[in-house]
Amino acid sequence: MIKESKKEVSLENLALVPQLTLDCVIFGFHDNALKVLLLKWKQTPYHSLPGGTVRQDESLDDAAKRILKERTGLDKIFLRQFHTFGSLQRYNLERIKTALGHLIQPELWYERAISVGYYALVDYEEVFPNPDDLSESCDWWELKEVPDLLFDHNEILEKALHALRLELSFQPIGLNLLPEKFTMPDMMRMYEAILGKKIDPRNFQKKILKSGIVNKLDQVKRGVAHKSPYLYSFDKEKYKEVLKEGGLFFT
Amino acid sequence: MIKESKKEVSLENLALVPQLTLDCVIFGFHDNALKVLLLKWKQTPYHSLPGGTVRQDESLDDAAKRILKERTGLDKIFLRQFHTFGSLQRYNLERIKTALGHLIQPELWYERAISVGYYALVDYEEVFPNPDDLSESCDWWELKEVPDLLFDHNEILEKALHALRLELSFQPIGLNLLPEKFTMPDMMRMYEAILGKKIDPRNFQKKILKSGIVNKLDQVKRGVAHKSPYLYSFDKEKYKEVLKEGGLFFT
DNA sequence: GCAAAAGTGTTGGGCCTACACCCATGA
DNA sequence: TCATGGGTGTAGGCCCAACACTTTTGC
Repeated sequence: MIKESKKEVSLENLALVPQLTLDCVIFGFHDNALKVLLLKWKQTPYHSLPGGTVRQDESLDDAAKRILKERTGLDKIFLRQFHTFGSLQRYNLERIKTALGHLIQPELWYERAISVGYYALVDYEEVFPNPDDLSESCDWWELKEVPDLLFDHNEILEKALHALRLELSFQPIGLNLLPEKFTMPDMMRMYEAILGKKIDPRNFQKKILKSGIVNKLDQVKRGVAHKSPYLYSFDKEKYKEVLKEGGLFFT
Repeated sequence: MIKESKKEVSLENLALVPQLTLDCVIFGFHDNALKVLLLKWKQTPYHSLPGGTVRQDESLDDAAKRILKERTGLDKIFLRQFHTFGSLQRYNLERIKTALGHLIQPELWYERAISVGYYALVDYEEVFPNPDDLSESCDWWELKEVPDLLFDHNEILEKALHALRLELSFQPIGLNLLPEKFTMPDMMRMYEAILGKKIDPRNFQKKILKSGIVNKLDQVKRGVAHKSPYLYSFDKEKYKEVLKEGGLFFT
């Protein structure tokens, strides 16, 4: 959304695609809840989604990967382009200049910018959130507690969640949100968190096992209170197969 | 994909969003086949999808509507943004300059452009295809007969078809592709054309009637050979309801 | 021993698939 | 009258949703 940051131009001399930005909705799963990474702008009370610009010598997908890598430290993550936001009123220029004038020179803002939205699914445990130069923090937020965001980022988040739900409803997805080994209740709660509703544990287990996308391991998770749950891992071959054939529906 | 056409600048003095274009995949249904509108560039053997640039004072959606209106004459049509194409190799600049050098000054091409893809569903009978200034014709093509297109337009078409199939598989869609009154075999062949496979007519009819999205009219279609088929029309209220609740699956 | 979460089976109904013959019409 | 496409019903299986009690563990 900015024409060019002085730093970028002077230090790296990178040419950017003008008026085009990229915003990332990074989802993680922890404490039985779906969370999203938000940045807090330096010396302001304002939050927004991680985002950035697109360089002239990189594809959109590469730009998204770069931004993800910068914010999470992760390399190979599940990434989906879901929508491009191109209305005229994506942000109020005057309000933004006031809110962020101390960080970005007001004349560097375009009258409008088009933003390509990506969402990512990451393993919460493996992420080390990393703020960018203009942010003082980068933190996980529960969906329900997400505050008013700058620009049209609340709308972008909404649409990302909708796209995620849609994708989940006809494909397996969890592989990217869960650790290597996980329990059936873990997986079920992930589905519940994304779909926003309760699932019957017996029916869920039957459905997942029948699809064949997970293998039961000869281990249980120890050290947790109450009965020790069995551990599972994804059968990546079968998972890919089901992805292609679309054989796992949730509504 | 062009920086600015001389005509646009001189006649209308319109500011355009640089390096951003918009391509439309316009689907129609006729002769039991799904068709797509293609332009043929003047004095060349080359075809491509209808497309255009985005003005600084219009949203992406408005730009898509404008382009659709220009090519088809239609106002209120079903339009979906489905993907934004942003790889570096979307076209070979030298090849394009050679192919289209007589139409667009070579120095007006950007090194790269990002293109937002929309697809539209239109009533074939109501469309009057209208070439743009740089094209000598604008015609319907059967999907199977679509030739090699310029830029990455074959890929864009592929992806549009995929998005259309996906959408059709969990929502009713036909309303925008069929005329006001239509027969059940018409509708079934539309589904067959989009999904690319045969459907059982008894099961299809049961499913559609059960969903309630169509009303049987007290008329039959006369003047056709063989038994006169009943006419139906969409129940728009019920249709919207099913759209929201996602109650009509096809796989 | 007690509280909390994990694990597990059955039944009924609805939906989907597969399948074939008669009917109406225009030529 | 004939060729062609339109119109229609049933039966079987699969899948899904609903539903509750026992087991294991840490405390």
